[in-house]
Amino acid sequence: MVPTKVKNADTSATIEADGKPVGKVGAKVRPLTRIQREKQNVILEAALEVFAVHGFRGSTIDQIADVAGMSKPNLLYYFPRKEEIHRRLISELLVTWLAPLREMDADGDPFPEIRSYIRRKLEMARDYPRESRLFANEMLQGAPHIIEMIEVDLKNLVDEKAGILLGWMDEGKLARTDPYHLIFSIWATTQHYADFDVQVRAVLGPSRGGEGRFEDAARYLEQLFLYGLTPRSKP
Amino acid sequence: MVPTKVKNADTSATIEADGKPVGKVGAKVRPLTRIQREKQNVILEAALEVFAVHGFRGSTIDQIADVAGMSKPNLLYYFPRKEEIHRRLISELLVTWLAPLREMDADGDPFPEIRSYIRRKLEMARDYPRESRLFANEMLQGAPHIIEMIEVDLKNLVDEKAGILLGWMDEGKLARTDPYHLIFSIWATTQHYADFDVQVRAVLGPSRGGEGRFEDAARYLEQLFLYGLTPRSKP
DNA sequence: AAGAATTTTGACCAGTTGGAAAAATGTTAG
DNA sequence: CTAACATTTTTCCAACTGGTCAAAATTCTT
Repeated sequence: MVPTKVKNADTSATIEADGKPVGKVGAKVRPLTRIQREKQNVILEAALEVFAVHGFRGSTIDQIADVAGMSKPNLLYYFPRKEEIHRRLISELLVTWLAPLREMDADGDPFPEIRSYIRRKLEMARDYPRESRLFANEMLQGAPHIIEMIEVDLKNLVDEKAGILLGWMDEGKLARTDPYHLIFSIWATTQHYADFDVQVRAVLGPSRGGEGRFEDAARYLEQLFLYGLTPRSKP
Repeated sequence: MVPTKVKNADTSATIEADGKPVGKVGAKVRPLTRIQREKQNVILEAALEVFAVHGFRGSTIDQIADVAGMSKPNLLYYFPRKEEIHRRLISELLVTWLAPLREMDADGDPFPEIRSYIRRKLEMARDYPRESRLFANEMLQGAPHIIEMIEVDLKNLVDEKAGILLGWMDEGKLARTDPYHLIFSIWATTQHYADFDVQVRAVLGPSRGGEGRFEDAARYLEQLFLYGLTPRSKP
């Protein structure tokens, strides 16, 4: 049997995260087969698991293949290079990662908006900790793979939302303060529960370190962002 | 010349971070030579640089030796294994890392105490970002090398300080809230400026991303922790 | 059911990695 | 100055790494 040099495996590298094929003009682009779709997902899932913990350089294809339950050459049939897997994960990540911030609505009132933004971010830390860690790993390394997206897309989004916050401050609905650092503090406090999960659990101990910690965190953060730590007289 | 199986290189593994030799009983323990002290520091410095960015598995001895300006075998003469370097860095780290929290004084007033704790942590993020990233890397991996220290030393320290915070709350000097999550939020917001530095700079842009960002952060965080975001009428 | 295409496997390879051994060179206390 | 020790360099190695390739096995399509 003459191996047909696996045409579709090649195309896998030309399929963007949104699924739109963008091969060279004239290149015959077959749609992905069922197996290709399934296996690619299995691989991406496994890679997320591994990359999130060990970072790009600290992770091996063997490790990923192992978690994915297939052989290394088999994995390489779907993603011809390690970098390809990582790129796919990272570019998908940024989109979902910023979705909560996108939802912050200028027409809403500041406190409900900020409150639900914090909730959503906290839910993401709870439900997608691996994505959070993958992102953190990338940041620790100086964001080599996404620096331009950070500098353009992320910056634009934050500029826009900072504008909204400033508007609220002008209307007297929100304390006048630095909107950028405000956003940073929301990111930091929420992602902390994913990225530093071990520490959080260890410090809270078995009694308070269970799933309830996210509800406790939500309550605490709500108070912090609303009133800070100054004691208030009972209403 | 018969190589004397490099006794001192062996002892380097038996010197704890505090410099107290703790070799087996009866083992002749020579004091470190000038060169040993110097080179060990050069190596640790280089290793910090590399480990902070790529994590343990993602870093190679060659890389570290390169940054340290020596050959790999030469480096291995001082630290016979890669793990040894990492262990030294990590155990020194935890001590300095927790120093600011240790200083929080029950006899002081809550706001000055919390305020200067935040300042100190922010200064550490500014002046020792590599240490912060090394720590973050370790956390992301599930703290494999320091889990017991986290579970014992760190937990005890935090328990103690949480007790102090609770005391202040009982006295009505501090808003009643969760003292553990309060401490987490200080860690998160301050370390963010070291660990996510690229992101912070990129989002702030060239105009506001300079050194002034730490002063801005300090001002913002002070307000956040004091009053939150609720607008106050002018005094 | 057969032929074509896709998927999986096993053997392999060149470069890198952590580390060992020994020889060559420096340093220093007496 | 020199013997004893400390340091550095050179050479080497086995395991691991990312990746290739052809053959075998499986799945589709008609």
